Amino acid sequence: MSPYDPSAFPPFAVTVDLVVLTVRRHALCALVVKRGEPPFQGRWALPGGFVRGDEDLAAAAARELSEETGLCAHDPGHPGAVNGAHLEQLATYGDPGRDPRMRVVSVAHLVLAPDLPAPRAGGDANSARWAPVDELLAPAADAPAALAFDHARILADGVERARSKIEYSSLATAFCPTEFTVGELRRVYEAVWGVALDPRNFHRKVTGTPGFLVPAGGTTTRQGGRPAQLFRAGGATLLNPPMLRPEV
Amino acid sequence: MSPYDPSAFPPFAVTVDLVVLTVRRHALCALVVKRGEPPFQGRWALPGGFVRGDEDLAAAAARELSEETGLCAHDPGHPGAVNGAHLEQLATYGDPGRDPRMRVVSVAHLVLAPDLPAPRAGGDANSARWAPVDELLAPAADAPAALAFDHARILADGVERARSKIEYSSLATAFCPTEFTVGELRRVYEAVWGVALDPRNFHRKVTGTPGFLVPAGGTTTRQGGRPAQLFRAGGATLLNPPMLRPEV
DNA sequence: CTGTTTATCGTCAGGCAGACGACTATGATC
DNA sequence: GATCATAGTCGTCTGCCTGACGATAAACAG
Repeated sequence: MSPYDPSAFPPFAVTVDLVVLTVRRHALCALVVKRGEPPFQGRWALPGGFVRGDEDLAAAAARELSEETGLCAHDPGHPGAVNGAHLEQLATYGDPGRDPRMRVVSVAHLVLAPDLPAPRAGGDANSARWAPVDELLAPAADAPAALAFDHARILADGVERARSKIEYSSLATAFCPTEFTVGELRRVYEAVWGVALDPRNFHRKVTGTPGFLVPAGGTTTRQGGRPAQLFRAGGATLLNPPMLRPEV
Repeated sequence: MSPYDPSAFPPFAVTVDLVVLTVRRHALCALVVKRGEPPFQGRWALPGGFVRGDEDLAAAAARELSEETGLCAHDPGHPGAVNGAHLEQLATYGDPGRDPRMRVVSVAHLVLAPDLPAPRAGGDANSARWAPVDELLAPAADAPAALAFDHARILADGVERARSKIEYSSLATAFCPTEFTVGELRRVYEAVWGVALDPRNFHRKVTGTPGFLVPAGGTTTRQGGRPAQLFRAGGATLLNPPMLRPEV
């Protein structure tokens, strides 16, 4: 099959790793699985796995996500799937030696999902859990053992991508269920950015940005207090003007 | 060496492809090389090549860049190199069948370079040239044969990345020589965005953004007209507030 | 009924961007 | 040398957006 001279290039293993983020109890959390085999046995790691021989990278990421969480990924490029999380390619990590066993190039993907029931452990993982990213990325010290491989760096890149992307896109709604209130959306921004936002200015801003939110017709009192209007994500994907992240 | 079961994963070839952009004669141009061998023999393609067995992805991209252009890439993560172009990872393309010969995963990189002398053909390329991206991406029709493989898509992604990134970062200076005028920087924005900008408002904006530009001390009359003050890129990498791309 | 919580509407001042006038300093042309 | 064309630089003005609040509304807990 291969007119290439096989000796002309070295063989690589290609994997996908997933940075799956959600907002739970006012904190940004990432999905991590406990490794069941060496290296890094017993340590937490990002979910992931090998890309199959006939499989697209995005398809491999969606498959791994489904195996780990049951989530149906929703690639913006293929707007077929509904009720799913947002999935996009993040970056590729191919440092020689990032896996002590052999040369592995990992294509990391970023998934933004609404709050889910407890994750189910799947595949080759002993167990899985949602962990606050602040803990996972805490500067060593008393931190509960850093992530395996270079996954701390991958997670940090994914978190940074999410933080910047909710500024100028409507992606924050990917953290919310289908119908949500302005307050719930504000708590997403607060959790992802780690800041407090003025509820009045936030309300004015998001309801005034065309295409960001469309009224869903009902109200809810999930959070206590005065009932809030329910919204759905509007068609707009890019916000103009963008949301402004407060300084420092 | 490999505790992995070799049959547990399929072997991949990993390459880097380069989207090298520059601004020439008021037009955004990309570096393309003519393929000397099948498939797509004689067609234009993005420069690139195999990643070596002991080589980091960014190092492979920098090596290919150097081989094709003699440029010294300047990865922001490794601010050692001077006088070099900006290099960053763009995205990874791994569709099965994107290369008819075998399974190839290509990690595309984006390079922003100042206007250069004619490129030198290197390595396995018969010739190389700067081509306006508008021509390369023109919707088929009378276009001079689209790029090989999925390189049109990669190029489009790279152009889009560049267009959005000069909004909120100081990356536009990577298209300029070490010392440049406000007018030259404005022409970069105009070429990349394909719009006309008001010289007065642009001047006020860039000179008023702290850390964007630092005076270099001289003046020049390269462009005719009144001599213009020379500037150097300031230390700032993120622009706050960002440059605003005009609507439509 | 009162206090607490959350949602929503208004007001006001400061800052920034777009539109554009005016002036300056070169080279080119007559 | 006068005039013109070209490019750069400084100002002004107006409208919009944002941040910092005050105020009111609608639920629940005691």
